[in-house]
Amino acid sequence: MALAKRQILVTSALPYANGAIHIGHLVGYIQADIWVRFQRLRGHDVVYLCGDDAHGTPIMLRARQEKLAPEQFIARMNQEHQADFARFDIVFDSYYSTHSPENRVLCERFYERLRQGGHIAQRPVEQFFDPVENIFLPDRFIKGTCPACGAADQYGDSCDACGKHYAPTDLIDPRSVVSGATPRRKSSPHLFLQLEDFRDQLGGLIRGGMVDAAVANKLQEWFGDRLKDWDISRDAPFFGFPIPGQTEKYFYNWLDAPIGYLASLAHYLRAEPAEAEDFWRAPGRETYHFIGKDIIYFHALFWPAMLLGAGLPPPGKLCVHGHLTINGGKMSKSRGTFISAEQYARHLDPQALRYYFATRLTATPADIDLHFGDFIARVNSELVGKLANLISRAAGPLAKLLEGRSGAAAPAAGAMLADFRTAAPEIATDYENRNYAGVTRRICALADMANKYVEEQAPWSMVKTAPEAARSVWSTALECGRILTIYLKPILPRFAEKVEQCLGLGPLAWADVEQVLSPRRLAPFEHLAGRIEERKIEVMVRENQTPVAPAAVAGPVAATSDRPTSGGSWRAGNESPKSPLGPTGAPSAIAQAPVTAEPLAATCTIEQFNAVDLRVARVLSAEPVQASEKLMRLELDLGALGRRTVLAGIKKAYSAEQLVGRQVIVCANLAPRKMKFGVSDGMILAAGAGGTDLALLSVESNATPGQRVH
RNA sequence: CCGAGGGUAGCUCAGCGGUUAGAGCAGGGGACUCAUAAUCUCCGGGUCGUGGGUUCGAUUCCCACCCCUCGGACCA
Repeated sequence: MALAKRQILVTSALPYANGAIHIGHLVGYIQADIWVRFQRLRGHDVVYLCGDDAHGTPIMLRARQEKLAPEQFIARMNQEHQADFARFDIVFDSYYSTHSPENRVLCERFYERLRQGGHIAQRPVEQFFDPVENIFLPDRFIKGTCPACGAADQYGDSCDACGKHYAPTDLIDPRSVVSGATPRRKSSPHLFLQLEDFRDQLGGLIRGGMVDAAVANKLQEWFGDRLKDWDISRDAPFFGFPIPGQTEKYFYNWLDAPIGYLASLAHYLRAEPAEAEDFWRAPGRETYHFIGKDIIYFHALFWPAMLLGAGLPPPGKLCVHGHLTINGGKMSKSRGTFISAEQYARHLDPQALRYYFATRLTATPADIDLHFGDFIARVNSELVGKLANLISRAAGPLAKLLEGRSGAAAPAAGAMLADFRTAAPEIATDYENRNYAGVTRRICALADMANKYVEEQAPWSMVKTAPEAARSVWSTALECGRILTIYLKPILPRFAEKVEQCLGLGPLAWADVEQVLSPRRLAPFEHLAGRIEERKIEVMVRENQTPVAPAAVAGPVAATSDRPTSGGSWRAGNESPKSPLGPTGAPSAIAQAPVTAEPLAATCTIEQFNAVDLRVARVLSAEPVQASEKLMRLELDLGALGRRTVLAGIKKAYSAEQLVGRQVIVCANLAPRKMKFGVSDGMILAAGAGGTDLALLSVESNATPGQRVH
């Protein structure tokens, strides 16, 4: 084939070096790895780069917590990340780090050119400063009282109680999460990249195919207004690179992260950073960034602006993938579905995950679901039952019954083999467009044909009287298997390796589809892919199920605690409890397990208990709060105590009709709470995880509104 | 509330202006035994969210509505 050889540069997003790789991360890496392997199989030149995003305050603090120097900490994370990727056959040409000499030089070069181009502005920023730790605090490291509704213990960016957004400087009674000290407001000059300078160019890129339509659409959200300046500086102490010409200033790690792609390239080339830039801008070079939808902003706006400002070509294409859900829900620690790469690999076959992700991946940024029941079904029936079995049922009998020699394919099977070969361009197009779901569908359809062929020929019968005819049937099946192996090779490199070995072939390339498998002696056949046992998933999930933190008290449905708790049990309540295997999975022990095993709270005295004044109340009226997804506005009759308005997070579990007239238990002496939709004066009690899983407390009909509960 | 994406068989998903709407799994009946209890075959099963419209013709295009998911921040 006379395909022009493409020069392709592929990157995967740099994982942040403060945590382990989990199977959600793997979606994007497996997607990119498959694409890279496909391009190489076609004979193109690909350089595949990645590395750790190793800078920033969270890493600095985390290292300190572990009593390590940041450099030691990130070195360890780097090792762990590389080991995790290797387990899943994700192979980079260079896995580097943003904390590298090359990256420092590159950041300085970028910055200098941006500055000289007049794209950097300087102005003061007032932020909170922790006087004990002597650090400026990111918004998430500050808590305080919401200036809008008075809710306590809210983060520095927005209030979970009323939803109001504000600056951390607006908080009442702010505290540092790091030291607990009261932060001071402190002004400091910051450096900004003026994104608006690049508006026209960025708009052109977005409309010009750098991203797919769905992503371009999403970008309009930000692009509609004027583009805001981007603060690229952070104050000392900060784990990162100092900004030249400034004192006590560091590059924000989202500036050095994408530049890290070039640093990783320099590392791969074992060359000076300038040479990496030359490589990047070489004519005909195609660059592809594989990223998750959560970091579109950086890669579609900041990064191209940085490149343009530094005189380098913008990225060719951003390949955006969605996030992973498990059994239709978010990964959840309490449900045991927050699974690390290492944990998965310890219990299950990585190539099964590669295959399953492939069956679900398309070019859209839609989330993909790892549905355990479907996962088992797809892998066992398609990967094992159809694909591996096809080769096994051909190689096995040839070895056992026919001296381990394959022969020529059956002439009568010519039409089928032609179908196998003519599928190549369509499969290649699907690969090229990242439509791996299409790839696996086509491959399975071909495998069905081959299995059907073998079935109809029944070589096991003819082997008794016409062994050469049987040999040609099995050899035909083997040829089918060989071609399918080529098609599958980007997804299943180990599978392909074993087939190559059995057939005594060198590494198969895409062009080998057109070759013919000549008669040969077969090497011993190796098991290609194992079935997934449901039990192993159960064990993995159970091992992974951590007890819910005591903080995650989901019991009382309080107007004042209408927010997800740290343990995640509240969110878990948004779905009815179901088997980890999902509806199509067989019932399992876990399905019956309680949603959470909530630890007993600390012992309290009778005095402490008496401090809580619980009363019987009758619901006079109930009205769902329109603009809220959870809140219901209740008018309560507390007898002699009069009427109360309570906002309760029970909208998903109860309708207004179900509530009116009903008697409930209310905490009557709870401090009134101002919320976005009014003041809530008390809280009603219920059991359950939250969301739709709620059971209101009620009393026998002989209780009277206003009576105290003792 | 605003924006985006989606609602297609019991489940997970393809398809998309045009012949009787598909796949895998699940369910039911057969066949076969070479193969990792795999494979093959037949059957059942969908008013393609609801209501309008455009059209010779709509699941596929347009409008409205309902439901689900995700985003909406100076984190960037």
